Parts: sequence; C-alpha cells; structure tokens
Amino acid sequence: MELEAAKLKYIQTWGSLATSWGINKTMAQVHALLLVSIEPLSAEDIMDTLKISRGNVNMNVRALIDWGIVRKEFVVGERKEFFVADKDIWELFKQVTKERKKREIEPVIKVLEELQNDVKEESEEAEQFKKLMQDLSSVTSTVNSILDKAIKADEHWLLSSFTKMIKK
Amino acid sequence: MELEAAKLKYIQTWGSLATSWGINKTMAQVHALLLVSIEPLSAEDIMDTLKISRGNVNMNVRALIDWGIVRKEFVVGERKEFFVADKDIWELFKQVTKERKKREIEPVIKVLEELQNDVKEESEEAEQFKKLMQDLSSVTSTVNSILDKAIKADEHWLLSSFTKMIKK
DNA sequence: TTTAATTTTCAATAATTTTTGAAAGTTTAG
DNA sequence: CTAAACTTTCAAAAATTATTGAAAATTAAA
Repeated sequence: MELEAAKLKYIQTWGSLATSWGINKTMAQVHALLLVSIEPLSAEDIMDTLKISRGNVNMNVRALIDWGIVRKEFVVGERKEFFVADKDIWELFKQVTKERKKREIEPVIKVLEELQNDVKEESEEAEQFKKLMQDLSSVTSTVNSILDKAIKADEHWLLSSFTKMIKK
Repeated sequence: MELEAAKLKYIQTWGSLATSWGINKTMAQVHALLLVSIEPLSAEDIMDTLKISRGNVNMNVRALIDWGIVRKEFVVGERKEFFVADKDIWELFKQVTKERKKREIEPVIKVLEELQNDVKEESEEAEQFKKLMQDLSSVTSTVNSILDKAIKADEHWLLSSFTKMIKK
C-alpha cells in the first residue's frame, strides 16, 4: 500500500473510532492528520487534505489546543499559523484521559454521592436506592482512580500495576 | 430529597453521562430506570415514566438485551413482558466493557496492525509512519488488555466493599 | 497611520441521529 | 378456528449536532 493511502486510511479509521466514543469526527481526523505529518500544517493545508471549510478547521484546531494535544508553531518567513501534534502517544492518552475524567466522570461521582446523602427516607426501598448509588459511585470512583494513576504514572505503569491489583 | 425525585435525578444524570460517551440517552435512561425499580417493568411502565413512545421503548430495551444487561421476566397472571436489570454493578461494568472492546477497540487494533505491515516503502517518512502505527496499536492494545483482565477477573477483586443486592 | 493577510465568529444550512406512531406481525385465550 | 392483546417494524418527522461561508475582528507589513 502507498504511504499516502495508508495515511488516509489511518485518518478515516481514527475518525470512526472517535465517533463511537462521543468525540467529533473532524476533530479526530484533524488530529490524526497532524500526527502523520512530518511538517507543521497551516489551516489551508488541513482544509485541502480533509476537504473541510476554514471555519471548521479553526473550531476543531482550537478545541484540540484546548485539550492540550495540539500546539501552534511558527515557521520562519511565514505569516500564518502552523499546527503540530506531538507524537508521544502515551502522552496523548494521558491528556485525553485527564480531560474526560475532569469533565465527565468527576461531576457524575459528585451527583451520585449527593443523591446518596440527600435521601433521608429510611424505608427498605430507599435503603436499596442508596445502596445502588453507593455501588455505582464505588465502581465509578474505582475507574476514576485507575485513570488517575495512569495519568501520573510512567509509560508502563498501567499494565503492571493493574496486574498486581488483580492478584492482590 | 424525596425518593422519587432522587430516582429521576439519577436517571437524568446517567442519561447525560451516556450521551458524552456515545451511548444513546434513552437507552441509558431505560437502563437506569430498571436499575432503580424494585419490580419488573412493562413497556407501558417505561413509556409512562420516561414519556417516550412504544417504538422507542421497544428498540432500546432490545438493544439493552442484546448488550446482555437487561432481561425479560415473566410475571404470574400477566400476559405482557416485563423487564429487569440486574443490580450487580460490577457485572454491568464488565458486560459493557466486553461489548465495546469487541465492537470498537479490537477492529481498530486490527487496522493499525495491517497498516503497519502493508506499507512496504522504506523511506524515513514511511518508517516514521510505521513507528506511529506501532505506538498507537501498542497503547490501544495495552488499554485493551487491561479491559480484558477486568472482564476476566473474579467478581470481587475490585471492591471488597461490594455487597450484593437481590441476587436472582 | 493604511492596507492586506489572516483568523475568528456565528447565523444559516446540511447531515446525522433519535423518536414517533400507526400498520403489520405474532402470540395466546377462548 | 377467531379475536383480542401484545410486540415489532419502519417511513416520516423531530431533535440534535456538525459544517459552511461570508462578514467582522484582529494582526502585522508597508
């Protein structure tokens, strides 16, 4: 397979994985494109390769910068902005995990804990509900703390430490 | 807070978490409703509580059954079908993880490996691309194998505090 | 300054996903 | 068997989400 064809296939594949995990397809594709590019790319380069509008590129590049996985880079003699994605994939995984944890998982844990505390009733049914909230927040917190460790750890922590946990 | 209000709030919260992880909101809400219900619920019960159509209930309940996290149950003297969600949350986590792994992560690993092998070119650029595919598939595989272990692990390894609710 | 290049914004539009509801299909009681 | 109860299907409508493109804002060169 040609290198360029392979790059495009990777961009497509990554885009569709993103879609099923609730991440904007274009955003994933822009990121994938920057990853496989040797040179920094301008907004126009991205528009041309992915066949998308200027506005779309701008919005998604900014989102990627917000997420901390893409950065601007200046090219000597060029006025316009260029973008690069760092190619350390483990770092990328950590960044994305960190953001999603903070934005999505942590608020849910908070609500589950509140619900547990706010129900004052003491019927059998209420106790069951509180128990369910507790179990849910337990599992959610455990997942959260595994992710926490992953974020802080060195490259191969995740696998080995997890194995230890299982074996106890 | 009233128990019923708390249940509804939980259903909402869970629905919005689902949305940001690429899972249909109604599907998550139906599941949440079944989780907080003491009795098995009929399609009509679900329609009434969530204010959604019969067709919608049918589709989403079937999807939940497909995912292996909801099952039909018969109620004596009743002709229609009733549904229940098992309340073992760890089991739920395992089931969902298993499905997503199989449907979404594994096919991506396969593509990444193919891309690595299919590019025959040996330029510096091609080598960098292959290296990237390798890194991506190694991170993806690591995540995948962690999930694998979680799925296979004994029910209680994660949380010693886990107590069972109604075990059928 | 002024002007041209470039980036950002956002209302309008397009694409996608979800939901509805009524008709068709199935099952069971009598 | 037939009829009523119930479930499933799926085309059309609604809701949601993503994208465009042109105008406004910003930046930097002249």
